[in-house]
Amino acid sequence: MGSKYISTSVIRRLPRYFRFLNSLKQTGMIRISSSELAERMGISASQIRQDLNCFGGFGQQGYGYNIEKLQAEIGKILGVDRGLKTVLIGAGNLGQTLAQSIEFEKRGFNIIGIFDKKEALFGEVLRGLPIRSADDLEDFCKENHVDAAILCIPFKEAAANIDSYVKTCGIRGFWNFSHYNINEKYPEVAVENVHFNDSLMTLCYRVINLDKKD
Amino acid sequence: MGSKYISTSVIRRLPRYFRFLNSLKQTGMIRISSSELAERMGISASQIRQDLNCFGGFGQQGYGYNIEKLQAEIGKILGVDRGLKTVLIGAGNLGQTLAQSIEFEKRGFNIIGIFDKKEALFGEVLRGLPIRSADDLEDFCKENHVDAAILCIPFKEAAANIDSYVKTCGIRGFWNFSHYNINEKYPEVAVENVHFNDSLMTLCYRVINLDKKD
DNA sequence: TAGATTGTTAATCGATTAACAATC
DNA sequence: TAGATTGTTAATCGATTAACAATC
Repeated sequence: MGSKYISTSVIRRLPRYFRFLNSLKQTGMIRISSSELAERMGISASQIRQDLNCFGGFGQQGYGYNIEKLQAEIGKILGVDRGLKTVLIGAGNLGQTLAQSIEFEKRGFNIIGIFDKKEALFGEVLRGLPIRSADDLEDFCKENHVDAAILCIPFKEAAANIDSYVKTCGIRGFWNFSHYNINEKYPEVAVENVHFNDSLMTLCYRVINLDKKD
Repeated sequence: MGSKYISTSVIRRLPRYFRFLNSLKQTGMIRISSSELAERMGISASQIRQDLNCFGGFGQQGYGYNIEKLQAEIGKILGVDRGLKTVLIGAGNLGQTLAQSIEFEKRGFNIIGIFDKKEALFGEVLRGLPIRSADDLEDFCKENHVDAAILCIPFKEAAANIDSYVKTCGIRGFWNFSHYNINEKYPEVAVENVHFNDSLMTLCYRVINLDKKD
């Protein structure tokens, strides 16, 4: 099953469909056509049908798509109920904020351990979990199968520990806030980089070039 | 000046060039060829030369590019020293974390005001600035020209106040963490959306489909 | 059945890569 | 001058859009 290669462009649109379908569902709507969904999302109906047909025929000719069913299908494709076993590495400002404000369970992740190297934090409870010493991470990963990590540590920390994370801990997915380029050394793991700085600079460019928009 | 339209793909790569050139500069290197930079960044030399030539000829045949000069040029294009006057709207968990951990001045932004609607926060100092009442935002924007806003508020708050931000306050750029789709109603302003959930779901998909990577 | 809308193939558009003449 | 590498044009590739036959 599921052997066809799907382009990054398509995959990146899936969460957006998921989000729109969710809000439509909440309004009580039952069905929607690709053209109406396209209208609402500001994209083309062709694109929607092409995207969905990468994964199968979820619609019905003459009718459209059942909103609830379609959302469920996309959720299944994305794996939102997989509960991937995940550790948070780095419980500083950002790590704490993410731990507290994101509904990981609804996005396919299950946080099972939180680690930091700062002694003062050990034992503090976040999201119902105690902050542990980063020194215990390898042991923890040997005892618990860990799928993914949220990396809220500085560049240098990431660079120094990536071998341990990938090779010793066996972690295969990284939500990476560290700016360290993990895929350069380990192209085989899944990495989702979040570059706040890049995002900000892009915004700056756009603001100062608003005149040439569209 | 600067009238040519530049595609989003190109713009999004500029901060990355900026970042790489910065680290090269710090190693003491003086010059680099497009092919060596390409090698290091994992992209093609053609792409680098194409991208740079959207903005002008920054290199020299037979020599390559001067690292410091090129970085300065890209910084100028991105506007990293523009110091856009910016307000932070929403000083909860996320807002506070961003305020404390991001070097806005180095990315073209200058935070001049912080606002929240939660009374308990008023007067608290963040980044050397007092948290003010969201009720005072409009007045503040009339007294101070404000270019951009960092929106760390919930969807509903954003939906309820966007008219004020754009029309009354005259804000033209948004670093948007609210999930509210600003461009749908105001296509004329610059928006950089940060969707943590989408990013997470993409990662989940990738982890569970690692077998079909590459 | 007639109308609507999908699934899918073909056409277009844009972005990336390759090639090479210009030139330092 | 010869060698290297850019700037830029042409070729390729992939993604988006358009079209339409299939079918509910």
